[in-house]
Amino acid sequence: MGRNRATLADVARRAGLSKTAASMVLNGREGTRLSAEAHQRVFAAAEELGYRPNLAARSLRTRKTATIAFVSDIVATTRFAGDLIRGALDAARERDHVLLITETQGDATFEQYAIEAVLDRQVDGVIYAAMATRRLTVPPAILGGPVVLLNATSPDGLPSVVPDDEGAGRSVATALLELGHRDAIALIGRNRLKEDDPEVSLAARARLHGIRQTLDEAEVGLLAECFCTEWLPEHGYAAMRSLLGKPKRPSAIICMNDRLAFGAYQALGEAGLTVPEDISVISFDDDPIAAWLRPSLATTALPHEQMGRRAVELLLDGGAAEPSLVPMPLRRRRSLAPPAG
Amino acid sequence: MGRNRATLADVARRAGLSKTAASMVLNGREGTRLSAEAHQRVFAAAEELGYRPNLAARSLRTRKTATIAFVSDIVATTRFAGDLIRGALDAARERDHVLLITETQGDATFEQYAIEAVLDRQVDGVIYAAMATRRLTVPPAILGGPVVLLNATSPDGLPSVVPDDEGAGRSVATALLELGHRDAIALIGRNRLKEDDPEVSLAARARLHGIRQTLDEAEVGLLAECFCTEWLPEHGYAAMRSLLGKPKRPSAIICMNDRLAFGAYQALGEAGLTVPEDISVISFDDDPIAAWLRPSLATTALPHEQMGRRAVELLLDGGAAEPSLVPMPLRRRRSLAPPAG
DNA sequence: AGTGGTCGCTAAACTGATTTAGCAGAGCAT
DNA sequence: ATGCTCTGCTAAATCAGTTTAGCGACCACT
Repeated sequence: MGRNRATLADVARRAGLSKTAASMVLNGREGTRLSAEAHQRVFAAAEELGYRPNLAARSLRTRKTATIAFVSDIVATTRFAGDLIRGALDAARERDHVLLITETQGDATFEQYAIEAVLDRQVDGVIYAAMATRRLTVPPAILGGPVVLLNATSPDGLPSVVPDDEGAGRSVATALLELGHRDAIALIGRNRLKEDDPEVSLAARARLHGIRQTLDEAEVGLLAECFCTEWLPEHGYAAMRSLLGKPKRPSAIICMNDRLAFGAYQALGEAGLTVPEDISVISFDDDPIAAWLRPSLATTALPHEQMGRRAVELLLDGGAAEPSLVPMPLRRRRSLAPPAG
Repeated sequence: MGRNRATLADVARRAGLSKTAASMVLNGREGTRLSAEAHQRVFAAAEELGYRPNLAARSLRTRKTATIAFVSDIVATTRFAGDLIRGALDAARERDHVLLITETQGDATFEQYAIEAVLDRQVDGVIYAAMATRRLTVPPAILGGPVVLLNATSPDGLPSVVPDDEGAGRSVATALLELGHRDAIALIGRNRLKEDDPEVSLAARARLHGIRQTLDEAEVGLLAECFCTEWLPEHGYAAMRSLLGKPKRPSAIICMNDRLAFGAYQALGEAGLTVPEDISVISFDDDPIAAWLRPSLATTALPHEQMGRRAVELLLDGGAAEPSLVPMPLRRRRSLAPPAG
């Protein structure tokens, strides 16, 4: 790769100056007393040779690589990973940095390997990302330098970036209250494991808390709460069917994520009910399917791109120690209407 | 990052030997005449100090970084990018390599920047990936070293990895023929732009060709072909409605991708028709929604993980010059049945 | 005439590895 | 005693940059 690249020595020679002079000019060092003419000659020589510094050589001396590691547990499983990475990539580019990406697959051996691999390459910092918002303990090896947790928090109080799931819970509940829904709101997606173990999920608890708090303030109670072992369409489908089997039909459904909502839609369709005329549906995540559903699904968006961006900013520009909460915007779509009758 | 790392000099000192000796021992060089005892001492010292070589320093000398660049047009837009990356990551790890990921967003300036950024970091090779299978011309800057095109081909005959869309077309058509569908198969998702411009898509043409070829061999013609300006659910929905408005109802539908199929499902549901009893549906991509639909959707899977893996293998291990076609496995699911009546 | 300061620039050290060239000592033959 | 080979190891060069320390020329001032 890059076989015949011109070196700084080549530039200096062509400019008739020393490497020192060339280096200083190209780095725009202040306080040097090199003549305007020397500047010209160096710039011209660099231009003519298409000179680009060898960053491996530079970083050997400066101990900076302009490279940051993005270590995540799982890259592919969820389609959100892409957005996280894209945001980070964007912010990194703006700061002339580049991302070294590795995946641990939740496996301790791989994690060890991944971390050594990036540290060996002298990265300037590490973004340690989780694909589901959760609490975790970071491997001690990366504590030797700057670290930012992305979509995760840690007991060590490291800088971290997480979505504001509680705020999203409030938005969702508020949206329904504003439409006039009161005593016939049902919730799909309760899950003890997710709610009680912060190492599994922080989102479930926060969303639930936001919803409850808002409803409580309005003195409204939930009509029903369905527990689901997972947050997949089939569970939403089953939950919705069980709700429809009960005497009082809900006027609105809150689903803990869009996949559950997708399943709920399927059950509603089979039952011959129309969204939103018969039942409103609202949920969380803003998965692409939310916009594809008929009618389109109102939801609160996980701001993954924002988060990835924020993580890089925190890492390189420094910033607040307390977890950085990124708001989850409400996407008002066609699945919402005032209660029937 | 990594402030107090032991250097080779530290190891040598502790072992009471020269840097040369330490280097040779640690690299397992053959033909050196260092004593068994010297080996022991070096290994012990390295172990005790937790020595890890500084790869920036090493690559300055060896011109190898054990790092490969993954340059893609768009990382986030499609959820397939993750799988491509994951496969590449996996294969890279097996070869002790690491991935530097950049995104061009289809913008020439960004692309220029991305390529310079990775070349400056002396990567050993470049994987140039496109998110939609298509033909493209690679920027000349990266031709100085090993390159593999991923999900793309180029006129220059560079090594490349693409899915076998034509084979997928044959699988899809064969699956329907085997079930007994003959003269009532309709196709949703014809698109001149995608079919005729290889720089937009190679998949559309290849899929269509595979389908036609198989049907022709069985002397079966398509009942109808619907053109769609895009391959999104809403277009599948519209196409399906138009098909249902015609006198002869199809017994099976082939959709050019799963999102179209999703839209088709919605139209079928509204029309009170059941899949697969009334109409079978089969498609391409194996998007996650395919498994979530009710009934689950038969489709041919884009083998993105395999492809990412293959690209790394081709880059590092060398291999065939002609495009490497990765098979698209057929996922037989509930949306298929023999024609009614 | 000597001293001090500024200007414009460079030699050489340094970063941490790999690699080439070669040295000291032992053993053996002549 | 000399020359030769083999063994076991090391000094120094090298990669391509950055950085420190300082040199010679010129000018001004006493």
